[in-house]
Amino acid sequence: MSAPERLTKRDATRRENERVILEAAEKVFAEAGFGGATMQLIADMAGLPKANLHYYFPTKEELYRKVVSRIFEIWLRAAACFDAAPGPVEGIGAYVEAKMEISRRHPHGSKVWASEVMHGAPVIQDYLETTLRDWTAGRAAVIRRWIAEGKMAPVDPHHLLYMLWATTQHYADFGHQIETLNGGRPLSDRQWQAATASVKRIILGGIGAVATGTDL
Amino acid sequence: MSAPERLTKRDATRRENERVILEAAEKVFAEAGFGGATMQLIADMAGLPKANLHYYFPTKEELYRKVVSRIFEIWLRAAACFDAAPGPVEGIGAYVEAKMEISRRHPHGSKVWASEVMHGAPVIQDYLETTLRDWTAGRAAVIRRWIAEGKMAPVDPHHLLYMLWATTQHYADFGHQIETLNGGRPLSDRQWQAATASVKRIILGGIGAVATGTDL
DNA sequence: GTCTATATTTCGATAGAC
DNA sequence: GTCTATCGAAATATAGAC
Repeated sequence: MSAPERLTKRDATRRENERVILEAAEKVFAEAGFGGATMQLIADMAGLPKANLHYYFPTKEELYRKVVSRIFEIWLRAAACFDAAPGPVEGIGAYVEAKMEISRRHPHGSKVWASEVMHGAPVIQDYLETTLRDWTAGRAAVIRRWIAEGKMAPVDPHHLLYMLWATTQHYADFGHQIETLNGGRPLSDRQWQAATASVKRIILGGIGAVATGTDL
Repeated sequence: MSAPERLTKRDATRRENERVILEAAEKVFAEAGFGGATMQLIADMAGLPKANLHYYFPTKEELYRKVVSRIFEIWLRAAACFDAAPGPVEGIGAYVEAKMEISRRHPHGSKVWASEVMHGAPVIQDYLETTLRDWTAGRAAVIRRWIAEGKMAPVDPHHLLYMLWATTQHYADFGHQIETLNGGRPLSDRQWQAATASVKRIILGGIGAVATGTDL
């Protein structure tokens, strides 16, 4: 009887420790970069001895890879709304809203991803060449269909996707710069709404998106 | 007679060495981040012994600061076209073209800047609070004037500027991702032109820019 | 599973001959 | 000005007691 209980308890401890470590690692990797981050810093932020990190994640690289893949999963899930939508106003509009919300809730993860890609994606190159490439091709097909149906202007799907990624992630990756230009204060709820509305308005207007049922 | 000559020659050597070191440093800092970059790597790429780097740039931080400020100066110069323009079609159009050209010619510098800002701008915070803040306020005033003159839709100037920075710099900072999605090949001349045209078209269209004399 | 102490490597920086 | 050799600090990772 005690065996399964102890196993369960052990598993719960493991999961909780892994969660705490991953959260601390995400923050430290985002603030210092992979090279600037130290296991000691992450351990301190997680409130654990440094040796315990190596117990759960044998190397710094493995811990890092786990952090990078988490934000990627979150972004992929945010694209569900894209496919089900009847047209660009709903699909791209919802996608912008989802990505802006993620930039607000997970700024650290976004920065870690950006840093990883900027350094040539040494750890997640396989993701780029498989999952991301397939995902992009699928979304480009949807955009081409909308164009063919006359629901938006004939823009290059890839450049439109890059613009969507760039504008939404900018609010996370360059959050410090934006905060500085905002008088040193983080964007308020209203300002986040205004940012989201601006991005939606300019992009949807720029691609000549035509509402299918309701308006913008 | 020999004194001024030797001084001139010495100065020329110094300038050339500084140039070689800065170029190597820009590349290494972009590819590895500040923490991941090592003086040894930079020295190897510059073809000089490590000790010589410390002769020209006493510390790693000073060398890094010089690299970051260089891309900043380049971006500031690119904005000259913005002010002289009669309206958004010419001004913002020329600005996008200039920024895209810089993303193509100086991808390393753009990445170093992005990395610096993502890590909280520990080295160039003073630039953000003085030069960049003033520059942004000035450009926002121009945009508000164009709006008042009915030359474009009433969009938030700051969010428009963020979008301009995000989209243009994305082609440098996320160049590796774009290249991967392009079948592993760098963008061709034609593709860079298409990217620039896409960005111009969507943004100018999205803000309802009205041509003043010539058309788009 | 946890934590202290430490082995091993590597980096930034410098001394000192040339 | 240049370069070899090296110091001292700090990092990753592990050994081993508990």
